[in-house]
Amino acid sequence: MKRITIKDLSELLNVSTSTISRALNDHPDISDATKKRVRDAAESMNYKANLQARFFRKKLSGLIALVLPEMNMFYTPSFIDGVNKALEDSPYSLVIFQSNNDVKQEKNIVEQCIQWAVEGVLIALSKNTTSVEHIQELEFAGIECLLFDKILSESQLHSICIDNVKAAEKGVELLFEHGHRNIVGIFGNRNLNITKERVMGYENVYIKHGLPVSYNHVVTVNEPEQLDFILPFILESSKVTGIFTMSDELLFYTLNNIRRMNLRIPEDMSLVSISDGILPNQSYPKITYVKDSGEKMGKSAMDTLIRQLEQKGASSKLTILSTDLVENHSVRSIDV
Amino acid sequence: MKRITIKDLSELLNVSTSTISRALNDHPDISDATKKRVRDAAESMNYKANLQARFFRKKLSGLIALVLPEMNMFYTPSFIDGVNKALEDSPYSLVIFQSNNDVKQEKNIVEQCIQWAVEGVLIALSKNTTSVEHIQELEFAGIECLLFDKILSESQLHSICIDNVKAAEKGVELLFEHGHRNIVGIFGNRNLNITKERVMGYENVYIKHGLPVSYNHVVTVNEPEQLDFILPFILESSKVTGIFTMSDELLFYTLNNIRRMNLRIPEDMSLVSISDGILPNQSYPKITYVKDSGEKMGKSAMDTLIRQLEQKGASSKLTILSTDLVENHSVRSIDV
DNA sequence: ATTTTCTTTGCAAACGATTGCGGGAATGTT
DNA sequence: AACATTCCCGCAATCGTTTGCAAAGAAAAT
Repeated sequence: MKRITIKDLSELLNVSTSTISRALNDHPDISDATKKRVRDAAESMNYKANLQARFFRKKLSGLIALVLPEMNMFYTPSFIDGVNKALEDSPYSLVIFQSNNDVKQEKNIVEQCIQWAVEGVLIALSKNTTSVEHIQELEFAGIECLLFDKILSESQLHSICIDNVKAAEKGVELLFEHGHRNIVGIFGNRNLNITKERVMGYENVYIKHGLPVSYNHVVTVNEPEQLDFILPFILESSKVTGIFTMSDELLFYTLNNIRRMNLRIPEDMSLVSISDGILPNQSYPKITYVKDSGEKMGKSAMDTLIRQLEQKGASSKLTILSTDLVENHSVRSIDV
Repeated sequence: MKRITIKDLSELLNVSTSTISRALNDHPDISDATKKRVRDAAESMNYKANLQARFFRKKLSGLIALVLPEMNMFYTPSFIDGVNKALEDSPYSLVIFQSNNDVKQEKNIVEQCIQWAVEGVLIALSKNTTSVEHIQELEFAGIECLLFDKILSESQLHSICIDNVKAAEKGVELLFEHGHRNIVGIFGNRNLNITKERVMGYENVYIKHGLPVSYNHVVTVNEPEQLDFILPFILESSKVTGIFTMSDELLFYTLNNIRRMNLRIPEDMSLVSISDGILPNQSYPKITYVKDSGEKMGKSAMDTLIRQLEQKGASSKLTILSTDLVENHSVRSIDV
């Protein structure tokens, strides 16, 4: 019931608490003989160090916070998986907060992070966050921050993301190579950097080929459910031969609408998406996609944050992850 | 840079640290006048309480651990969502650990929980966990535990789960009512309680109707990928008219196999699943399912754990959540 | 034999907050 | 005017661990 402390051990062995502490930490000042005595006693008494006390004394917390705006079924699980991998043999534990895309909650979380004296914060800003004062407050408190996914590029904060422009380019370019010219791009919330950049990638391909961008082919939705109303109209247009979706969630809704309208992939409609890969590989036929791996992102993000922690802010401000095209069977060739 | 402490405030205002502490905690011993002085000073100096020190002194940690065997795309996000909802206006923060279905890692996590002096642990045991010594070790350390999802019913530990038997019964019974008699049940790892109970539910329906259970209609797989090899044989059998899957993951793989074989739902094959509901509602046609809500489970679990914490273990050992049938369009009626 | 060096250990303060106890001043009661 | 209450506040210990410094004893060097 009562927890064994270093003091209990010291009384048992008739040595000071300092000796116990040093012995357990393998300090060179302590003789091998006493080290063994102490360790054996600790073992037999089932002593467990009190991390609270330890970290408190050391003015550390051993905590890294992960702040997410929401729990997304396609990205979050694999992302956390990656984060955990990076954390595996680190001395840090993971505290998770959820902002529900609410700026007020996000600020409240920042407050908690400061109070907890977390050592680092890995955060995807909420959709509605436009200013980064609260993040700077974190840095002012000596807490290392790293933004991912939803970053604000103008801000001078440490960030990590994939090369969104190139990722979109790769996907749309593939459709182009197969002869498609009427490609609908489906994107998320226009305010997000991630969206802007992927739209830019889409447009780049048209520009590169000297063709005009049809702006009614660029679809942006705030909520993916909106696709259930918009897509039927798009899919009815016989001109459109290919669709590019910028995320798994949008791909999910798009796929279901395609099925609802009894269209075949790729005969009636070609499809390419930026995706983690699970959904594309489990669909029939398998969907061609540009791999934006949640796990890779999670691992890289946590790895760089830990590196930041070890060499206080010495790392580069912006880390960009590359993506690869995974060709499956959702794109057909058409004559130009 | 340097953090403001209660001592800084006490020097600034020429009062003792005890007064500062009491003033900030609205202790009745302190006059309104000094309370105001202290609060104003704290505000202007941007003082933030050090939770580490506070909890350490109070012999508490303010931490609740969530231990998951893996990150599942269908269940985990909504579950964590629910957990966060329950945590929202509680004084606890959430620490997340992942056991990767490895007993050794699970024990290691338990160790960490003890060292951190977390106040409660919400845990889904790993697939390979058969003994609960390590959980008892937690309880012995005075930490409240609550098992969910993958529970061990024989153990005398606090647990929460849905009524698995009834949930399966509801699903299979619906197929029966619509005239189906050759129903294949698709289940997960046989060692898990959750599987055993759902299989039992499946069998109960046959028994109730005085029919024998065909054991080649009860399919159990350890990894859902195995379905890609097994399902083609099952789906070719013209006798089978209905499928019952016990989880979203299995439904996912089943759906894709049905599509691969160009079978129509429900004309060629009727389908019912236990599910959170996202996948069934986004498929075409919408799949009929027994709602096992991850969010509801997460919220209920964390709510009861917090209740346990407040009235030290006074709650009932086993909490069982009910489920509802959601009828969509994946079951056709056939003549008996 | 004296000094120096090295090895091994203990003393006590510190980290930041909380809290039981005691006491001085102000107020109230006869 | 003497006493009892009440109101505010400070002293000092405490939580469990780490760590700078001192020190005692043994070994080595002179």
